[in-house]
Amino acid sequence: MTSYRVDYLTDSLDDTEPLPELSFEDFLEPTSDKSSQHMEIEALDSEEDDGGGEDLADPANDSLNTPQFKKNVVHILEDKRLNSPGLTVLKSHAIKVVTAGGTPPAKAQVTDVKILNKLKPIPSSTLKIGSTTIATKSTPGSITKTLSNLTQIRTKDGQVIFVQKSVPGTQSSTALTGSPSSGIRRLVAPSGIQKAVLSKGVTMASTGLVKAAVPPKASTSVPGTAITIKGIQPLAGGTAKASTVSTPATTSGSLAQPTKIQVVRTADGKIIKINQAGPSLLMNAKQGTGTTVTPGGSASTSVKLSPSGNVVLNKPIGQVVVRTETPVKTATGSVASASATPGKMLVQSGGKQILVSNKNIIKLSPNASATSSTTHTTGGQTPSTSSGLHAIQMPGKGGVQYVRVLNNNKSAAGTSATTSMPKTVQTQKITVVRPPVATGVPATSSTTSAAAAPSAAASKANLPIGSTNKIVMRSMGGSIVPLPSVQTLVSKRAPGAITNASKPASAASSSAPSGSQELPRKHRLTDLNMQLKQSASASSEASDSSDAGPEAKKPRYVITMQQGSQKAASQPIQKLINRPANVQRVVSSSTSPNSNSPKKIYNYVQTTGSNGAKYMICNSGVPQSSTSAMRRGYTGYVENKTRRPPSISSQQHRFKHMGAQQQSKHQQLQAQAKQKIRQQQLPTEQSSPIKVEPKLPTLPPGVKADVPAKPLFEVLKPAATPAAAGAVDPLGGMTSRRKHCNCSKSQCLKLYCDCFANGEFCQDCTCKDCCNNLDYEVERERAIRSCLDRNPSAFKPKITAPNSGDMRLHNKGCNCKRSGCLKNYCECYEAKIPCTSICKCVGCRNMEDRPDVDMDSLDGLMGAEGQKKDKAKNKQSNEDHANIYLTDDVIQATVMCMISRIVMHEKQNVAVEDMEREVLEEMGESLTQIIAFAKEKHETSQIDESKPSS
DNA sequence: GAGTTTGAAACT
DNA sequence: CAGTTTCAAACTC
Repeated sequence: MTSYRVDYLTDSLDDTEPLPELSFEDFLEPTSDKSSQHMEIEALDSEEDDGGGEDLADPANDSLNTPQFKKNVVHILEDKRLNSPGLTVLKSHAIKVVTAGGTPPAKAQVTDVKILNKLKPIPSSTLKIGSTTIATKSTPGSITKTLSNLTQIRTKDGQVIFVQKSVPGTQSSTALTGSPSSGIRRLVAPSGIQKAVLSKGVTMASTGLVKAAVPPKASTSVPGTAITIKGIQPLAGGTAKASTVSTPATTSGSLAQPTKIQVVRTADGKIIKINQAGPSLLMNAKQGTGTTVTPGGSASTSVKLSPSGNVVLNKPIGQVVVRTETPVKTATGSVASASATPGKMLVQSGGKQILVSNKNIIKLSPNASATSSTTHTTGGQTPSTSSGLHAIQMPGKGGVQYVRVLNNNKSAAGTSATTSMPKTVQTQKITVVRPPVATGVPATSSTTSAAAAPSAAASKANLPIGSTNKIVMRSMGGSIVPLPSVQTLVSKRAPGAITNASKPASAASSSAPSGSQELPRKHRLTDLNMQLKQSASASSEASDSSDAGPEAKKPRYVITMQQGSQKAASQPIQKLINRPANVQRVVSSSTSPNSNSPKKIYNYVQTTGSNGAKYMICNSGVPQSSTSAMRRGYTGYVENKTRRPPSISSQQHRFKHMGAQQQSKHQQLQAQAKQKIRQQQLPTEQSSPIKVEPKLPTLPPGVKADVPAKPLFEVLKPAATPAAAGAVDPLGGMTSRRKHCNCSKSQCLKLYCDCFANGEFCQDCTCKDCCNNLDYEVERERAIRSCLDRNPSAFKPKITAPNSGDMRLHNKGCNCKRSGCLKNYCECYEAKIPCTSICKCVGCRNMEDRPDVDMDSLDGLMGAEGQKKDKAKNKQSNEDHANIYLTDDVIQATVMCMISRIVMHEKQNVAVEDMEREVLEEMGESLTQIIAFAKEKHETSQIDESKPSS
């Protein structure tokens, strides 16, 4: 045990450890071969028996073919990071149980039982579900495959349980509990469980029992304790079986009644409330300080589970804060256990889990309204109360980030718009906050078990954010979802483009004439300059929309700091927010005049992997502007590498919370530290936008006026350092989501659908018969597979940069015949990249150097000369131009100038805002000079290569 | 807002 | 792989 514990702790602390690379497919495919992390136990796999012919080998098939549920698989998901040598420690276990009367659950309610406790698989590998025994493969006898997709397990009682790998359907909540006493943890399943999906640490033993070993709690529990799942009852009959177990159980106070929520004390001493009736619910049973669920009242630390299985905050406004290593506090009243082990958080989607990171605190705020973005969901994925939860990361005030948990309505068909009301009510926000200090202050929670105490220190917060079969975010080791820095991109695109359905008028404002398409493209530098000017002149939220002009149509994005306007607002949360490297939070908002327009926020899970595919877990919000280009590839899938615009990451938050002086110092340090990096990157970035998207700001353009709050260097910061952000900082790639789709015949399951093509779920779209949502997970997966079959790269970015500094290129090239590649019909044009020799277009006019096509303002200035160069040369010329003028020296000088200002103002105790403004002005001036110089140079000698100095 | 144009995706 | 059809966005009026 000791060793285990040590390892565990160590592991948890190791943030730097690289996260597994995941690809879009990975998300889709729960069982990825690549990851040793995922252990698949196919004990139940009837297919083999059947000779189903399903290729087990192909992990992909697994998930993608979920419709058929061909495999009944028990997945043991290991957290590699947590694994301690020698021992297999399972950080979490998830079991989905669906009760059925013996009929396959097409619509069966799925109960998700998730055991977040670390469990150590029992050698015996037996699981016991109630009286029902699930035998491993070895004991086929007990398992009967009734359906192709399900494994049927017959209980002693004669009940039949279907076990399947993942459940499309839905969820009903179940409870977990651990009983310390015997060292056995028991899971109480709600009645009516039909299916059981074991995701972690659960082994099926021939013994007929499903057992999972309970990891040794820090000190107390015995390692190997088995987990018993009880209460599975055959049918829907549903009597909820409360039976459970646990020990000392504490009371479930308030909840108890109708909903049948039980409180169980885990071996760790944690108390968990279980709501049996509700949809899936995640519960963390980690060791750590025991958290208690107290009935509403007392302290804050309790989490209440709603009947629906959702976490419900009693008070509309209250917040639940989960701190690592500390108990969770809930304003409202109930709570889930907050114990925590240092761990990572998993983001689970469709059976896939991604390890996100740890050590964060989560704050839950019931207040749905806070973020405008998500509320509007309609259609497909509307979050609904009944179904699972789905987390959306949202911008918070004062830099606080929120993860909003939305209910997914399963019951309501995908399209069914759930009632809006429930949404708001149920939607929860989770704010991830960095834990104040390791010392866990057990906030309110009355710790239940003494035993837990010992481990308390070690324990970290767990976060049960929500579960669904869809997307589940949960903290593994007690950490929560690390939210990467908050970066907000604002689309500067003309309103016209932006709005949803209608925004006619607005369009007019900025947008150029319809012909605007052919207007010169705006480039980053240009944008930057403009922005800088704006910011200089007016610090506040100048709406970018103003710049509409010719560029109106072109989507542009500005990075805004969350603090932005909000800076004034106090920031309740003082700590840093860390996001896992692979999870990005993207907030996009249109800069359109409508400042009101809600921002969209996305959680990206971006793989660091080779393909760079990213998966957008959720997006919500309001109609956003985005061009098809985005959907056509960049937005959806962008490679990390290329997408690393100056990421604003967690550091931003730090700044926010830092004192002014500290900030400035920090800025200096940061600037200096990264100066070189930037020197290298800046030029290249400018010349060659990130493949992600033109829409993405590569530069600080972000300096949106309204967001003075953000430190300049933060903005400028090239890319998060690997350490901080993980290998890749996805943020850069953030893009705003494209406009909502309007598919009518494809059910949003074909690449015609931008949402689908981007790996996003439709939300707030106006599509018809949409299946691109969690309610049609099966269909969706099937469609995805189909697309991948046709084109393995279907979900990969269409536009990429061969090399980090290279200009983006369209991988396939366009095939335009009549548009001259000067309309947005052309993917190249839309992506604001010149056509290349790869393209098969006819009559192409999308040449890089064309004045009217200017790809980059700087380039335009310098590149006026060449009208139409060979396409093949475009790229090179671009780079050359940028490199000629934006040399390291120039950049360095610019940076130094900015630093000088900082230093100067710092000495003068100038307000941070003012200082930032000054710095921005400095940068603007510098850029202006650079451009002027470049222009002059160009005029005098087109070939001049001398390095300009600012 | 309806109708047309366009080119990618899907299909044959 | 080429040709055709389908589809949804972009565009026009």
